[in-house]
Amino acid sequence: MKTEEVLKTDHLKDTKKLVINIMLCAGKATTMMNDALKPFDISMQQFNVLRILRGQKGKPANLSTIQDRMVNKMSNTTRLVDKLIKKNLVDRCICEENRRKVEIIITEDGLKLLDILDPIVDDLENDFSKHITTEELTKLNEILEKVRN
Amino acid sequence: MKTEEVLKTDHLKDTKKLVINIMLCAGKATTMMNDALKPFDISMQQFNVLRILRGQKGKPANLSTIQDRMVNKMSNTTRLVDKLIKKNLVDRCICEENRRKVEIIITEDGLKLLDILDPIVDDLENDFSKHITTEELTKLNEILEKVRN
DNA sequence: ACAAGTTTATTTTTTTAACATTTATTTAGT
DNA sequence: ACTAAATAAATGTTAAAAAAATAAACTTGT
Repeated sequence: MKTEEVLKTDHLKDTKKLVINIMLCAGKATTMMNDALKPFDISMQQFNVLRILRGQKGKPANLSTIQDRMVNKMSNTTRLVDKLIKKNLVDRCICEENRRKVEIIITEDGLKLLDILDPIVDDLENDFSKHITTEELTKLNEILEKVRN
Repeated sequence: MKTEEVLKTDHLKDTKKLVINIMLCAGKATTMMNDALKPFDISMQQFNVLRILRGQKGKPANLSTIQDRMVNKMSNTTRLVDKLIKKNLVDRCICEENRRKVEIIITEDGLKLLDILDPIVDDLENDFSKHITTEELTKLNEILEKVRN
């Protein structure tokens, strides 16, 4: 469906259309993700944190590192991590060198959950791109990176 | 900055990269929008509703129409509209033909506010595309429309 | 006419986000 | 060594969003 049809308007300037298109696509991806993750009782952001922690390969991460790397930076990573701790997916302890810091590490349960989720999310991501060719996909990423700058 | 750098990872599959790129771009646009609208004490979604109502050109819209056309469908349009009413930007009355329906219409104040916001939002939208060429912009919209399908 | 089902909107509840404040620890300056 | 500033995270409060439940008005088949 054309962007104009979605918004039931006659003509849209390209720059305006881009913002709307991005929003609509992001909305679609978010919905797909949340739907896929819901049966596992985990939010997109919680999933994001788990993946960041796995990326640490055993090394613990502190809160500000997690915040830095999150796709959607949010203002209360403490509580997000709290929820993951409650589900026993991550562990937290204070860092001995700098006791202001807190060390967060993914648990075995967390890793196991990610193993289950990985193929599901992969499928979903492939699905998201299913209407475009590989050339278009490459081009899209290239241009989007410029937009982000 | 490359997507890999943002996420501090070594390699990302293109389909995964696309989802992340879209999210990051949408996050950027959202931040820009909210920042621009904040001085006017209005949220992006409220602004979206106002524009939908202006697009009605005098005809009233009911809640489900608004919901259909919103860029980010959300589950409590009633309350969103309530807030706009409180600010005297829209009016609401029950529809005489079908009393389940509610008719929502933008007020003079609402239209005036949009007149002020239009150039601000236009500038912001141009800004959003400033790192890409017009050809890239066209291409981007074209491919994104396919992604949305 | 009226019960059964549908649509439309509201209300309520739960979850999540935003913002400001507070506590604890470390660093740097004197 | 002592104080001020800076940093890291936690907490508290308020507001917003999402989800689920409820209510009211209409439609249809009998």
